[in-house]
Amino acid sequence: MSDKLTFTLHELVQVLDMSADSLLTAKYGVTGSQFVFIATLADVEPTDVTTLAECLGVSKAAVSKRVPGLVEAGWVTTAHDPHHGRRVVLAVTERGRDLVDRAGRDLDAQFTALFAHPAAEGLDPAVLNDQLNSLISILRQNGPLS
Amino acid sequence: MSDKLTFTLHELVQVLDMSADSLLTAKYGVTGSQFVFIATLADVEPTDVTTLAECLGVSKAAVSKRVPGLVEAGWVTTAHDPHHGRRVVLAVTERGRDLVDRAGRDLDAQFTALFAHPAAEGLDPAVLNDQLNSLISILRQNGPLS
DNA sequence: TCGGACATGTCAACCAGTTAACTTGTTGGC
DNA sequence: GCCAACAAGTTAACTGGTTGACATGTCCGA
Repeated sequence: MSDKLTFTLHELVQVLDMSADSLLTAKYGVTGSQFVFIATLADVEPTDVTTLAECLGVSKAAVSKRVPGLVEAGWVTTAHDPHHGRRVVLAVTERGRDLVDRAGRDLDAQFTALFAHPAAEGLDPAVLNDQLNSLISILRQNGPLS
Repeated sequence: MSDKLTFTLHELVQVLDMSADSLLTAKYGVTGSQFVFIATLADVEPTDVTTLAECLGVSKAAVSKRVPGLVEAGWVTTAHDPHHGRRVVLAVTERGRDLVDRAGRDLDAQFTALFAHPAAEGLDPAVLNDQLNSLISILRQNGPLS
């Protein structure tokens, strides 16, 4: 229960991630970061390593290294682009799409349930989202260093 | 500009961290994570590896591995507890305390300046902090998995 | 058409975290 | 007083991220 907003923000995302991670691990057999990878890919498939890396906000190398494991586990497929020798086309398997669908709904329900709690009285997720987005855009327009 | 609150939260802390990191690197010659380490230690010194690890929310091993580099860089000192052969007592150097003081004030000023921006109209950091702390406590009392 | 610039993916080396196993020191019950 | 249990720190093996160097493929302009 810090009084520093920056600390509170870090703490909240940590608790949020832990809670999502334990739900995903227990009920769906994937880690949180695997789920983010698969769900993000599902949103933009078919695509290549470079584009997915941008969507995930990580480097190409990071994506490149994680792909073999996810293919192995049956969540993702790779293919060669016939029109481009180097391009690797990534897609989600049927099982992966099903995971994203079911687990995504589950997470969403858990999350919106938070705001039904009496202690969240007067808290509107949409309003909060707008406020945080405002802060983000202020920070962004200030440049990396104001 | 996502409409998913969870995504927005992750985005905000990422932008926040980037901005703090570039300020710290440019003006003080430390990375963000080094600053967090030193500032946290400054808050509880003198202490040992185990306690600092708890304060930072990481494992003892993580702290143990980072200490030599910070000692080398002149931010931290180590000593042996005369009353306990294994215990390593960690403290911040004078230069470290000065860093925490000056950079801490700088970061704080930058952060509170955010809320002076016209786009942050009606946004009160204290209120926001309370709201986020409410969400944290709801999540915590729901247990790791509800 | 062909050569340079750019795009794409991978690799190596590194950093910072994890857990599990281990060494070493302290302490308390018998 | 001794031994078992515990506490403290380090190490090794792993994970997943980074940057920089590299090989290879595409494409455009002279």
